[in-house]
Amino acid sequence: MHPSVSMNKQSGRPLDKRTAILEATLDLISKNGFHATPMSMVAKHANVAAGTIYHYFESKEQLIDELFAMYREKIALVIAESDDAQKPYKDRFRGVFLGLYEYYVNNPDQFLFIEHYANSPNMTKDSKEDAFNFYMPLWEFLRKGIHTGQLKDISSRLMAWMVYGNITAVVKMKLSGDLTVDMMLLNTAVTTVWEGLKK
Amino acid sequence: MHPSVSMNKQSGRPLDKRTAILEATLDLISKNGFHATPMSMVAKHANVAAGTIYHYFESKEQLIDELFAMYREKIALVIAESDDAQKPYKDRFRGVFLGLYEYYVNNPDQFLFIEHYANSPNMTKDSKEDAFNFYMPLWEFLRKGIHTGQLKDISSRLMAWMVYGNITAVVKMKLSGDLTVDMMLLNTAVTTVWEGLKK
Amino acid sequence: MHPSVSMNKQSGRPLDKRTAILEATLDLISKNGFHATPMSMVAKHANVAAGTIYHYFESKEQLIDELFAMYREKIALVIAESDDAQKPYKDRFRGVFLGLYEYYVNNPDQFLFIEHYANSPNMTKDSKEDAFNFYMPLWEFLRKGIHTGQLKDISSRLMAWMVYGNITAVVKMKLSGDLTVDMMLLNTAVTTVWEGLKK
Amino acid sequence: MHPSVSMNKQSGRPLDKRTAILEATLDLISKNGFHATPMSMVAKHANVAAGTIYHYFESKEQLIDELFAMYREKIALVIAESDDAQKPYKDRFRGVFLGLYEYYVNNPDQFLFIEHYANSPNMTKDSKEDAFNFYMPLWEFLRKGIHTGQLKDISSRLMAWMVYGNITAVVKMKLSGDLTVDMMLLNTAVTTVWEGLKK
DNA sequence: GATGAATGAGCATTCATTCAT
DNA sequence: TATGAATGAATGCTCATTCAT
Repeated sequence: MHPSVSMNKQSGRPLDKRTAILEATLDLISKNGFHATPMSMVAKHANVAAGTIYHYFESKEQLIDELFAMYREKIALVIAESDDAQKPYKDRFRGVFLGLYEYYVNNPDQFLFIEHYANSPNMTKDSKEDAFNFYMPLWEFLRKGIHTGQLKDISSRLMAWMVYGNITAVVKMKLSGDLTVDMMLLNTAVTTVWEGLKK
Repeated sequence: MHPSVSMNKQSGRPLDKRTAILEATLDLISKNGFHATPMSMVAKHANVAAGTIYHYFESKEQLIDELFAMYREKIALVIAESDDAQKPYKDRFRGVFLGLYEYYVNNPDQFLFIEHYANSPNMTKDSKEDAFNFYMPLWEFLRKGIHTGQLKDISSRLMAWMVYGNITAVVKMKLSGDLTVDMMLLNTAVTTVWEGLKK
Repeated sequence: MHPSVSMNKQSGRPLDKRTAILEATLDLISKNGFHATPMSMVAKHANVAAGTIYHYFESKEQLIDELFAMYREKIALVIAESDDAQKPYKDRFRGVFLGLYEYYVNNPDQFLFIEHYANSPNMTKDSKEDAFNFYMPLWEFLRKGIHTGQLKDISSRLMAWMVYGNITAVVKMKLSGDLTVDMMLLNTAVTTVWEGLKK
Repeated sequence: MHPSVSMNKQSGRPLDKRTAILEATLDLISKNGFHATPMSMVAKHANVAAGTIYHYFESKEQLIDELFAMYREKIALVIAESDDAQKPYKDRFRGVFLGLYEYYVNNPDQFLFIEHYANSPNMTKDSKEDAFNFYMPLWEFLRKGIHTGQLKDISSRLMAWMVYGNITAVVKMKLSGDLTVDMMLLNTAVTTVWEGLKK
């Protein structure tokens, strides 16, 4: 439907305009939020004309939705890659928790964007389904733990919300500039959550 | 800071214009978010002229900040009232967790407003101090638990973020219309968190 | 709903902003057409800020519709005033024909605006009813002539379209700058139409 | 002026890109009007790229002007073909009137396009000459009638405007969906006009 | 010839804020 | 105090036109 994103291989800079627009949008929205990010600013940051954005995206809303969809998939990937099925479940849990944590801390733009998105009234009203899909991979992972008797037999839905709530808590703490968030504190966090959930 | 809100005692309706404006603002922002809530709409809902708002508040931003400050104090009160110092700490913990949960579920406007506020770029940039103060009462409560040896000796700051993250997880689940959130599930949630944090 | 149009009596210029906007709109649209008349230009001609227009009118479309409605009523008045019920029908017919002709020639803005409006796709699709009402007074006048046996017993609807078509034909000829349109030619035109329609 | 439209004889479909563009333009403008017909839409309907249009036409305006020129010639042809010089003038008049009527009713696209064009400010300003030429064939036909003493000795120009005004009146009535426009009503219309004009 | 991505001026409309009354 | 008309900068989006391929 649109040109593959990786055609221009000779530069490290945005591969094409579509990608440049997406990157500019992420950058600006994570810093300023939706409404403080006019399309003209996106255009300027992406080094394209304002109208160009509308070749690739129907509207501001659709641009943002697409960005969210990208990160939803990315997060699923992060979870999948953080989960080493060979290990005992406890270690897998630790891997997923820390994997998500690290991804967010290394990609604070994405984290902030997702938080903005999840709290925008648009989303809360119309695209609940998207939010649903967002938690899906984590949910599935936890369900496995419940079914195999490693985790308490409680609502997997609740568990997913809680685990995600705990991860974002640590991420927010870190991103807020708190220097005490080191490996030791992280281990404490994982252990704490695990002890609450384990059977 | 501003004239004390003189209560109109002969009617149960909005006490005065200032209060009416604050109430209308909460109502609209919790439903629509900041940017979908123009001042003209606030004026209409509060039954005052647009200009009147500017007698009581310097700007839209200041109005919103003041609303947040109100709820920060309110939340501190809720925590204080939910915490019965006579009981064993475990029960106090349960009381605070459920107290906050119930307050939010019964006042979804306030919950949604606070979530909007916490995720608005304004806040994340300028009024970190406010956010800090917001968690303060919960933080203090948890510190007591650590100092008296009831809770794990881990960063009280981390603990505050995590507990709050867990509470909002359950609230969000409930407000999203999930019918499985009943007393049993709540007990599970509290127990789960407690088991993670207890020494 | 809005201030009466004639409050400012001390100047011959636009009585208030609402009127100024309507007048500017008529002026510009009659010259340039709908789409070549941006709201910013209306604002400038009316000496108001762009936003002010939206205090008085919901949208460009509604502003134009209101203008049309005004002229529809005006035309009905012109017909009524041109029709002297004391005279024989033939003279009345002549009076209405020439009355409309003269009004249009003296108010070419209104004539051109109405022609633009009648040929805009909006109107042709949505507000057929408005068009219907527009011809109404002429239609009624002709029906009287048919019922009293002064005019041929043919479709009054057809007759209205035809008479109006003839009047606009002469108006267009005059407005196109044709200097041969004088009283003699007008008399010829009226007589010609009358001879076609009379019983 | 432009390369002769080379007919693609092996298919009944659009003869070449140039023709396809003209047809798409007619189709869209008659439905939506000039300004609601972007070039991109014309391109899509004509199954050509947007840029291609500019190989064949200098600008949107020129494309539209050319379309009008085509129909001007077409109308002249219709008049010529409807006029059987062997018959008495009265029958010829009837033939021309009904010929034009039928052509428009069978080609409403062209009728609506011409009406749009005639009321566009462009035309009213710049290409009066075109409008003039448009009425020419009808004018000439009526002049013959005047010179041979069949029609009143009045301004042939006025007569042309009036006859055309009457024809379009009936066409508009028909196209507006009025079911009473049948052969009888048409005969009435022709007779009515004829009786007004005949010597 | 043909393409369609890219441009950027232009448009209708919104909205926080001001100020004369 | 209170009003609400007025402001005008800012926004999302459109579209005729160009031009490298």
